[in-house]
Amino acid sequence: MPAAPALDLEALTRGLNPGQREAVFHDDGPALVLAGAGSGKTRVLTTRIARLIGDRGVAPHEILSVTFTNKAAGEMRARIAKFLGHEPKGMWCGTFHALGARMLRGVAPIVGREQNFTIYDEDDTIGAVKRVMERRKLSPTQFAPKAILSAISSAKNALVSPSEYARTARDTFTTAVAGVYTDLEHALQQANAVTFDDLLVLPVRALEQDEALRAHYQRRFKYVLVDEYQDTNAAQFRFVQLMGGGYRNVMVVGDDDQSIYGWRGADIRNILDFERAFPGARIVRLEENYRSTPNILALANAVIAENTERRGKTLRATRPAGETVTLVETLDERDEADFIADTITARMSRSDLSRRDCAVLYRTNAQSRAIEDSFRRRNIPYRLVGAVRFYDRREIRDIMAYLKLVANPADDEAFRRAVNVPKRGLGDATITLLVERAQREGVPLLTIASRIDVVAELRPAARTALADFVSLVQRLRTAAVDSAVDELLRDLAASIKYADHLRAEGPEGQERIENVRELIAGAAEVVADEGGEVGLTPLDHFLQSSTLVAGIDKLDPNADAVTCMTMHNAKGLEFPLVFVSGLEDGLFPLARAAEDPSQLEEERRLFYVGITRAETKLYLTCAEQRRRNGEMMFSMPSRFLKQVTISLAERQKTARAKTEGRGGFASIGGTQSSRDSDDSWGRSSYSAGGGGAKRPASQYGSASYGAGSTAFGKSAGSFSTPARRDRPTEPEDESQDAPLFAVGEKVRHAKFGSGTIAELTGSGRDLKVRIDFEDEEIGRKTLVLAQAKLERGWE
DNA sequence: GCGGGTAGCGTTTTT
DNA sequence: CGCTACCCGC
Repeated sequence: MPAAPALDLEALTRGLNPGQREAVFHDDGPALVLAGAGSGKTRVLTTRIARLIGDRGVAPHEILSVTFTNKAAGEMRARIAKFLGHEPKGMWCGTFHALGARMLRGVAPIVGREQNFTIYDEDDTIGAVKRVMERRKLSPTQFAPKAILSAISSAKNALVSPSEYARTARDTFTTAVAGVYTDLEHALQQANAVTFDDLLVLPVRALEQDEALRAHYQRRFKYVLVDEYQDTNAAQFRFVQLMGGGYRNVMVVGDDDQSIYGWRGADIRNILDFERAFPGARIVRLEENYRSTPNILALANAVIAENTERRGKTLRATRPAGETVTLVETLDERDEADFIADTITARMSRSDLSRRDCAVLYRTNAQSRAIEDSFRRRNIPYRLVGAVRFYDRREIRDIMAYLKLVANPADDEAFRRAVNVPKRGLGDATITLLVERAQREGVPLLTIASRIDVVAELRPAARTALADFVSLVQRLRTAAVDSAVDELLRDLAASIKYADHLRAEGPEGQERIENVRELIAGAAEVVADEGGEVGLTPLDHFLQSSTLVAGIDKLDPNADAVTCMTMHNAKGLEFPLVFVSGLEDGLFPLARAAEDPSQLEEERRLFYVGITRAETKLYLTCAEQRRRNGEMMFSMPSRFLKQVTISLAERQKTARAKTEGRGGFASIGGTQSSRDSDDSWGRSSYSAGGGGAKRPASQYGSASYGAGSTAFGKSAGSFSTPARRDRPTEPEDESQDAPLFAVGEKVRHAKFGSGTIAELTGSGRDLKVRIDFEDEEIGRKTLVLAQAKLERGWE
């Protein structure tokens, strides 16, 4: 046994509760730590690793630790380094995707790639799917490339191969998917590229196929630890099983109540059935919560108790009682946002609360707009997590396409993107020719673009432009060998006069220039960072990390700003003051999830995640009406609020909700409301002219609006109820003789033929009709009535 | 080949 | 409402 390095184990583990201690001091064999929200699991994981290295003499390179975000990985590494007094050099610590990429760099040939493979993000992959579909003569209108990709992605996450998929394909869609899936794999291999999903799938395949490789890793990793285990999918599970299959010292930490990635293939059974996969596993429960006040926890427990698919546990508070939770009814999204902004301002002025202590959480990214507007009006600094990724901006993608092509000349997606930036006069005709020749010869576009015989067929202008492009890329390739990434970027930007190009776009071009500057500055930092152990070039390393960063990874905890993000992004974080907003049926839970019990449970777990982010004070907010896709919608309070009884949360209404509101929210908490059905909804009429075509009341859930007794549970998703104000109607009186239509009516469209009106939405000039056309090629379409020129009565 | 104009569409959630 | 993906005219 190696000499134990200096580690003050006593100090390190002081104050741990019995459960935490059991997990930290667990030695060999599998273990499942069921760690409730705020139960100190991060401390358990880092302390355990520090103990393994510093006390048990385990070498850092014998440890594999999987985290949910890159940020968490960085923090874990830093904390361990602090405990030990030195870096845990050689320890593998990162997300499944980052670790998969790391491993793949070393074993790429086994799965038909070279070490410098490119990682395609979603947009790149959709591009590749479209290309494959073109070649297969599959119309993108018949099958949405996105839907095809999503089916392929699910298959990959479930470790279903193209041939297995093809075997089970039955209908036209799955048959199409099967074909695209097969071809896509070839296209990816040809481009020396992998998708996000491949970062999990290909390492698994390599480990399964190559016994020596498997033995190598199984011998190497004596200890495997996985955080946020409840969100692992089949491929990730298999990865853990393969990597930890030697010593079986696998410790997974998770909370089934916080499993919120089912839509991404995460399988809650991984945590529910852990003992079956790892017989003899020790189970440790951490139920003591150190984060939130008892008030907040009582609410969290009440909410999650509604779920049936769970192992079951109850968080126990350790903090003294605090403020009550507040449930606030607001008028609309703007009123809600104003309330949040004002509350933050007020609470900051009377306590030492700072902006970074506050978080606004929501279900969908679109909800951030109103919040941002309100914060901006009040000059409250805020930062958004997620939403539009920096690397998804057009100008960044353009530049990155060049870099990708420089790093991997076989990357045809990158070629297509870069070749005409800035505009060089190389359009469809040129590209089509190149693609055709490249396909015939089975070589990359960049290669074909420099072939004299091919180029000779082009117009002289195109010939010169293409030659310029090719020589630029070649020059950059040479430069990349020994220059830093930021230098390379500067060189590139100067060569294509990118700043001039952007400036020519007008005022927003300036912002884009700033973004490119930021990219270059960021690249300079990555250079300083060591490139990993597999001998990646700085460029490869930069490209990889830029593809794998998540919004949350860049969250600067020291910035003095309020944080706004989705509840998915909030996982693992905590804030003294938290707002969970948009608690309306149809939005949270989302309408489409409400139908399916298991999806509804996942939504509820998400609510639970939101609630348990709060340390000291929690506000829940909902709005009576909300603008969605530019259309005002009325809604019912979230069914999740049924469990939020008066004893669990005090009620509040904003001034505007009181004066302008309809009072339909009186029923929160399941209290009966004596209000009679307010028939202004049931009766509201829809027509282009504001005149009175009746629509069947049953077509909408709206009939139940305001009827307090049907406020919860059974009432259909009233979120989809288009709003119709009954008081002072907007002066949208278009032509009085605009045709009036009703749902169910048969109509005829000049181009699409005849069909049946399935739905009417909007009002006035925004009135839209959704029509099921008889021609199946056309199917269901939404048209703006004012423009559609429909004729009625075609039986 | 390019750029303006617009019809159509979309909102879950993300590595 | 805001974005994109096409269509069309130049």
